[in-house]
Amino acid sequence: MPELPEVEVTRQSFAERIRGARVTAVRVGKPLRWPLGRPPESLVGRTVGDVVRRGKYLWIELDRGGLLVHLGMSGSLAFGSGCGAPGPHDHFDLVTARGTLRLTDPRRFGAVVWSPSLDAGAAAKLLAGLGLEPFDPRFDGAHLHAALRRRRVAVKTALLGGDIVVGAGNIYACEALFEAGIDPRTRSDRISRPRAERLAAAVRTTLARAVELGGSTLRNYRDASGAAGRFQLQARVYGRAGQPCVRCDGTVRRIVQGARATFFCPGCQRR
DNA sequence: AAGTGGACCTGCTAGC
DNA sequence: TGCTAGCAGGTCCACT
Repeated sequence: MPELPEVEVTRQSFAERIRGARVTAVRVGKPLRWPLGRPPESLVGRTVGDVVRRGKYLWIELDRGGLLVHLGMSGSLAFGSGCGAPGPHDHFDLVTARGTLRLTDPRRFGAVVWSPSLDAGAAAKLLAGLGLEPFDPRFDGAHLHAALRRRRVAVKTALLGGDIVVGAGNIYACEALFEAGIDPRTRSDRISRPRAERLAAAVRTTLARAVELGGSTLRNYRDASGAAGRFQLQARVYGRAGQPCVRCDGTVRRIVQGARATFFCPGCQRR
């Protein structure tokens, strides 16, 4: 589920509320994608600081070290005082004096990993190799063009890779390519500079718009206050195979690229 | 080295 | 109604 917008909206929905809270207990459920790791001292008694996002990861800073959280495909966080007994898909609770932060993740592709800092240990290892943030001023048409020129994979696959720019997953990669009018099958190294400019802009505006709309809720995504996203209601191509294109008189098509579904309009997205 | 395909795990839906 | 195959928002790893 969670691409950059869902992770960012989740962050915004609890960062202010949890800041300054003292950890009173930690509960770990079923194993997740990566082991939690063992902090040198218990997390109990530490104070929560800022919550920051890097790509699709959240870093929950504690007064010493912190927790790196990933929501995988089906994860969501909830923060509040009304959390009852953990259900079968609730795999991590950070209990604080102000409420419990709970990770729910049916498929368990998500993770909570302890790290001494964002720039060292487990976190640094997981974040190594991530591309630029889409809202970083350094991510522009020139940067995207230069990076794409070094690849021969389809441009959609290159966007999903996350080593050029982070945050666009399957939904938003499809949507951004539609906005830019680029066929997702186009080889990366055939994307001209002007088209790279358009694509970089489309990635930024698509992700920004999704954040404004609270992300996409396809199945079970909720922010940490329980609110669903609304972007999926305005998706132009994602999940719309067989339906009319919103821009031309063509029909949205579904193909498979790298074992992932791709949605696009052959009429207005060109190679 | 870059590109490709499989693995991880569970739940839901469409189709028979 | 009940079963099954197929599909799902991500990422790592092994292999070519």
